[in-house]
Amino acid sequence: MLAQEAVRSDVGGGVAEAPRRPRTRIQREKQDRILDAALEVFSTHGFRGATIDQIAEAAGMSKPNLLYYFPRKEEIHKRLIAGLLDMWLAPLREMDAAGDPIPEIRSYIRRKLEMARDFPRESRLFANEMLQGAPRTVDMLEGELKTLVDEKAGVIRGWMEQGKLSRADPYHLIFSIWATTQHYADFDVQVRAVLGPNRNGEGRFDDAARYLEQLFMFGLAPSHSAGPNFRG
Amino acid sequence: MLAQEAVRSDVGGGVAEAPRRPRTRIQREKQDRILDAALEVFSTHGFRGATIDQIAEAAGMSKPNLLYYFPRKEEIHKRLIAGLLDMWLAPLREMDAAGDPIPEIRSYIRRKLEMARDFPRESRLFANEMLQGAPRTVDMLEGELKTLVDEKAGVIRGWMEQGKLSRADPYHLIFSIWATTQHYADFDVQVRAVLGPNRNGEGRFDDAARYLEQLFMFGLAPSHSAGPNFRG
DNA sequence: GAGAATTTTGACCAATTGGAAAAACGTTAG
DNA sequence: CTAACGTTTTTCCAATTGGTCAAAATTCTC
Repeated sequence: MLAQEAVRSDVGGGVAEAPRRPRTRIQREKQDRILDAALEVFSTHGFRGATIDQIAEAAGMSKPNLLYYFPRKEEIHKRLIAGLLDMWLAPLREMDAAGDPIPEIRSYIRRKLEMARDFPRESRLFANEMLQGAPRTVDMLEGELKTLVDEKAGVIRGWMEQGKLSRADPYHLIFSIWATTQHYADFDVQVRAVLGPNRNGEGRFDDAARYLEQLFMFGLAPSHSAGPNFRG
Repeated sequence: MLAQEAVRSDVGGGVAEAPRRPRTRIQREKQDRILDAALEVFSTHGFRGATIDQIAEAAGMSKPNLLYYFPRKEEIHKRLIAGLLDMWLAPLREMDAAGDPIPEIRSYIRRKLEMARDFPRESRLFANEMLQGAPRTVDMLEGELKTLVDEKAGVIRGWMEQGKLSRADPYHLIFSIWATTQHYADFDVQVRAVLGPNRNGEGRFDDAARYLEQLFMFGLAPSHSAGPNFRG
């Protein structure tokens, strides 16, 4: 039992200490399998709707065995969210104030859309957490996330003041990029249903990319005098 | 028990028959209270994560009493979804092929954004259902919804062919309107967290409205020659 | 106000859930 | 080999869950 105690605090990550990487090869393997299975289950059922049994089955192990690696359900979820946010914000982090605004934004959109295509479960996990009021995530939102967005919104505003970009609220610009790209992961069923079986290959992401490029480039490019149809 | 039987099939809506409006005043009242409470709970926890006890408590009645009006949990959810889709699609239904494209789309966006502001729970309920793969909704998506969207996409394409609108994929145009507007309901926590306590009044919806108007009007207005920054 | 119909309650149930304990099993260093 | 350690399984538990049922309380109709 001492062994268990020792392992648990190492494996699961103590309450106070940062979650350490697992030591042995087998620990890393199992933990990864659990996290992958949990991502699957949490992302489709949300935290409350997901059961440990489901996760254990998806990971191909027994419930107590799973609980040996993550002593509580919440621990798994926390680890997923923590790992997620990092990768999720990477594209925004890479937006470079020194770069050209239009290509920077264009490539930000493209990368976000690629993430929606390649990591839909991560997107859904995050969406689920937001829908539920982010009970286990508010801190990160108001800390890490807000800090980063504030910074990048400043960058965008700078571009606008230099006349390199049409003037618009930078925060809502970022929101609209999040919304339009993540939509293809979060509302995948709906998108598929509407597009029907014909247009349904992975080609829908290419169509989306083309459309979003047009929307945002014309919506944001400078040098268009206020058109005949826009009364701001 | 005969009485109960009779009431149940009337109140809950039989399997085969369309759900009838409740007869007595008291039935209507209670059912509405239940549906309202259920909307609250389902929209934040999803179907699996919501419990009848929670709903009953939110509705201010005992669980068996609630089950007297809706014999199963799924029945409540079904009713909510069914009622929802109608109101949810109303703005799109009103988009008039005979009208002027730009104002039509502009007012579609405005109305959708108002719905996100005034009915966030409905938006979240729907989002939750989509995230979970729409197990109880696919039929409607592939039926009612697809039909309507196909029709309106046709209308939009018509406008584009008449040169009244910039050429773009009408389906993805509709998706992007859904995504950007519903985002303010579904990701409300995130939006609030990022905007911070200062900019946090209901004014954020006005900002969003202004921003989205600009984005979509410039992104879609005709008559702009392909700008210097867009290589399609 | 009596009688019927409707509504509400309290007690109960079987299944599921998150989790604990400890014994059994493997693995590996000495 | 064997003792120590790490891993897995079996068994178990209390709480929660969706739902039933009959009796009690209330409301409605005449």
